[in-house]
Order: sequence, then C-alpha cells, then structure tokens
Amino acid sequence: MSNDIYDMYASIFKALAHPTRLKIIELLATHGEMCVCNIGEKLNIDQPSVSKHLSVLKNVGIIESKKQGLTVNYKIRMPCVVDFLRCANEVIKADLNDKFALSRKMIAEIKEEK
Amino acid sequence: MSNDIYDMYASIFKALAHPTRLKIIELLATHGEMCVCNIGEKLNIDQPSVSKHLSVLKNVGIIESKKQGLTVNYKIRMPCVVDFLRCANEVIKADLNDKFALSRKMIAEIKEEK
DNA sequence: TTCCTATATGCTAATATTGGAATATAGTTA
DNA sequence: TAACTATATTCCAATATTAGCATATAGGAA
Repeated sequence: MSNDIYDMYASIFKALAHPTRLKIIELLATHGEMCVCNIGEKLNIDQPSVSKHLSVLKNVGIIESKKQGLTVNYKIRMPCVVDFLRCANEVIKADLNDKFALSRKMIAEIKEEK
Repeated sequence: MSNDIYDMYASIFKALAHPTRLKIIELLATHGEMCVCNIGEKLNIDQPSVSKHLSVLKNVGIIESKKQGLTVNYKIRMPCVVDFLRCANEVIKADLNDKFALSRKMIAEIKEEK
C-alpha cells in the first residue's frame, strides 16, 4: 500500500493523541451535537483552545460542523473512535489490575521474609 | 472520570500516531508473531529504529513480546486497533471519493462556462 | 451603521518527538 | 573463555506540537 495512506492514518491518530480532544469526543459521544461554547463550559477550557482542538479533529474527518446562526455545532462523524476508546479502556483496566495484583504479591512476600 | 485515564488514552493514540508504527501493526496483524529482524527486513528499516518503535507500542500495551533464544517475537495484544484502522480506512476512502467527485464537478462547470 | 456574541486564527516560547549514528546488552556458539 | 548475532539503549540536532494570549471574522440585534 502507498505511504500516503499510512500518513493519513497517522494524522488521524495524531489528532486523537491529546487528552482534551478525547474529552471533547466523549462529550460529543454522550451529548450528540454540541456548540463550541457548551463544550468549553463543560470542560472548563477557554474558547480559543476549544476551537483549535475542534479544528484539529475536523481536519482529519473525525468530527463535522454545522453553522446555525451565531453558533457552530459539532458532532462525531467517525463512530469507531468511540468503539476503540471502549476497547482501549478494557486493556487499560486489565493492565492496572495486573499491576495491582503484582504489588500485592510483592508486599505479601516482603511480610513473609520477616 | 479522572484526568489520568485521558492521559492514558492519549498515550495509546500517541503511540499509534506514526506511519512506521502503523505499518508494523499491519504487518503483525497479517503475519501474527514476528521477530525484530523480520519486521526490519519487510519494511526496510534499520534495526535500532524498529526496536525503538516496537518499544513505544509495547509500553502502552498495544503489542507484547516473548523472548525465544536470541530473537524476540512481537505480536498484537490490542486487536481493536486493527478494527479501528479498517473503519478509518472506510472514512478516508469516502472522503477521497467526495473530493474526486467535487473536482470533477468543478471541471465540468469550467468547461460549460466557455 | 454600531455594538455584541460566538467562533476562528495568528503569534511565540516552552515542550515533546523524531531520525540517525554510536554504543550497550544478553544469549549462543565455538 | 572469546567471538558472534539479535536486540535494546543513549545521545543529539532537527522538527513538530502545545499553551496562552492577542486579535480577527462573521452573523445578529439595536
């Protein structure tokens, strides 16, 4: 496959590689359509930041916008992002459980050595 | 939800936000388990680069490794990455089709104006 | 028209990521 | 043991991303 397609994929992941943008996506996933000001209020972020993050997500096709009078409404256009987040969450949870179990075991071993 | 979980999500996406690492994932998805040297050969990348990219993917739990004698074999641990790539591909294709149709339309209009 | 409100963009210093070359490590074989 | 092979790590200059602030634009109301 051509190199360009991998650059396109990478730019999608790059757009997703920011905690604030992921919060925005979760917000849009649960609330459906939202305007810039409401996103900023909910996440407690200043307006220019919200606009910039939204434009990053929009440029790669993850979300889309619709102008309605003064406000601009954004919504998710790539629902698989939400599916992926759900799956990643499972993996993260499993990892944390493993680490927790390991530390419990190590603590138990230290106690036994006494 | 706590901020940390979004940082974890973001670090997963950050790991995926590189064309070479996506190529590695596709390779592992189609070939199953592979050692560092075979990945390097297939993608024509020097060994230290491959190792570095693999460690980025491993650190966030996307892939896992198993030592067998001298070689280290890597395989995918988060299959939803592959699902997501498939879905992203659909969106990218649709976007390209739209752009192509638009440029055809514009060319037709320019011809009509003559 | 002027004012107001919602949104977008530009600028810049601080920070993070990358690629490439050199080097280190850890098993394996002789 | 010494030499070899596969893999990992370190260092650094170049490049990209970010946060924060200031400013621009566009549509609606007065």
